[in-house]
Amino acid sequence: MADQTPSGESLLFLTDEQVRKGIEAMFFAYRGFTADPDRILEGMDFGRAHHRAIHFIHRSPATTVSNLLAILGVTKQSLNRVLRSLIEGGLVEARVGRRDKRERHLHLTAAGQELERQLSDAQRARMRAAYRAAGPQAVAGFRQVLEAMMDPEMRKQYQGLKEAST
Amino acid sequence: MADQTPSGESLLFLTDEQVRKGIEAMFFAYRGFTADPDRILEGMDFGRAHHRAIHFIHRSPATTVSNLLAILGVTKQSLNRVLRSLIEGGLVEARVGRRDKRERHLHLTAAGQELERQLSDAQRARMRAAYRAAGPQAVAGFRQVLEAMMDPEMRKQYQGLKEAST
DNA sequence: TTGGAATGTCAACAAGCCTGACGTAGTTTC
DNA sequence: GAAACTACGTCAGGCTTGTTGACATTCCAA
Repeated sequence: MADQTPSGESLLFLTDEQVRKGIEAMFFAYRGFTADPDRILEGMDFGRAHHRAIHFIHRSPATTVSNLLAILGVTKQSLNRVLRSLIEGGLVEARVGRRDKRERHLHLTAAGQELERQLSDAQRARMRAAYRAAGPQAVAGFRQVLEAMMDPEMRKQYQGLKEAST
Repeated sequence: MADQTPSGESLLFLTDEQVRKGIEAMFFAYRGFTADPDRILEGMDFGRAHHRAIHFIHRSPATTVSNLLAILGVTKQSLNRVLRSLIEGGLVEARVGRRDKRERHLHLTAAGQELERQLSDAQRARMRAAYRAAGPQAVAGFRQVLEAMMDPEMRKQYQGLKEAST
C-alpha cells in the first residue's frame, strides 16, 4: 500500500487529484441536495429521517415496514420512532394486512401527500435547475456514475423502484 | 406509472418521474460514497465528522479553525469537539498563529497523513471504479450536475479549492 | 485604556442512529 | 393443536454529531 506513482489504475484517464475533486463535489452537492427539505421540515417536529420515510412510502404505497427497513438501511427501532411520530402527526396511516395480519401497509394520508408534494417540489426544483444548467447529456452521465457508485444491493433496490408499479 | 402531465417545467426535457429518479440515485449513491470510510473508521474512536475534518485539513494545510468552519458548515462548538479528539489522538496538530495569536493553524501529523491516505484510498477506489464503469463523458456530466446542485456559497468553496496552492 | 470584534473553548442538551432484550400477534409446520 | 418461525412494536441505554449559551483570549481601533 504505497505507490502513488501514476501506475496501474491511474493511467486510465483520471489523476488522483481529479478523483478527489469528484469526492468533494459529492460532499458539497449533497449538502445542497438536502438543504431545501431540511429548511421546510425545521420548525415542524420532523427531520430528514421523516422525509426519507415519506418519500419512499409515497413512491411505494402500501409498502410494509420491513420493506421500508431494507430500503432505508436503518434499524427497526430507529424507523419505528420515525413512523410512530408520522402516524401520530396524521401524515401516515398503517393498515393491517389483509392476507397477513402481521404486516402493516403504509400509506400517506391527505396531509402526508401534501407535505410530500411540498418537500419533493422543493427538491425537484433544485434538481431540475441543475439538470437544466448542465444539459441532457450531463444528466445521463450523472445518473450513470451515481448508479455505478452504489453498493450492489442498493443498486438492486434502486433499479427495483424503476417500475415499482405492478 | 402515473400521470406525468407535461405541464410547466416538465416541458424542458425531463418528467417529474425522471427527476425523482435522480433524487433517489443521489440518496443511494451517497450511502455507497460514505460506506468505505465509515467501515474503516468504525472501531477507531472516530466517525464521519472526523473524516471530513481530516480531508479538508489535508487539502488545505495550515488552514484555520474558522476557515474549516466555513467549509464544513457546522458550528464551531461541534467542530471543536472533533478537532479536540483528533489532536488528542495525535492525528492533528494545532499551531498558534504567528501573526495573529488567536488563530490556530491545523496540520496533519504523520499518523494523520497515514489515516488520511487510508481513507481516501478507499473512497477513491470506489470513485474510480464508478468512473471507469461510466466512462469519461459520463464523468464530465456527473461533475457538471453536482456543481450546479450546490448552493452558491458552497460552489465558491468548492471552486476555491481547485487551485488551493499559492 | 477601554471596549468591541474575532477566535476558540467548555458545558449541557437534542436529534437520530445504534445494539440488545423482550413482548405480542399471526403464520406455518409437523 | 403445540412448537417454531415471522413481522412488528417497545423499553432501556449508548454513541455520534449536531445545537445553544456562557466565557476566555487576543487583536485592534477609538
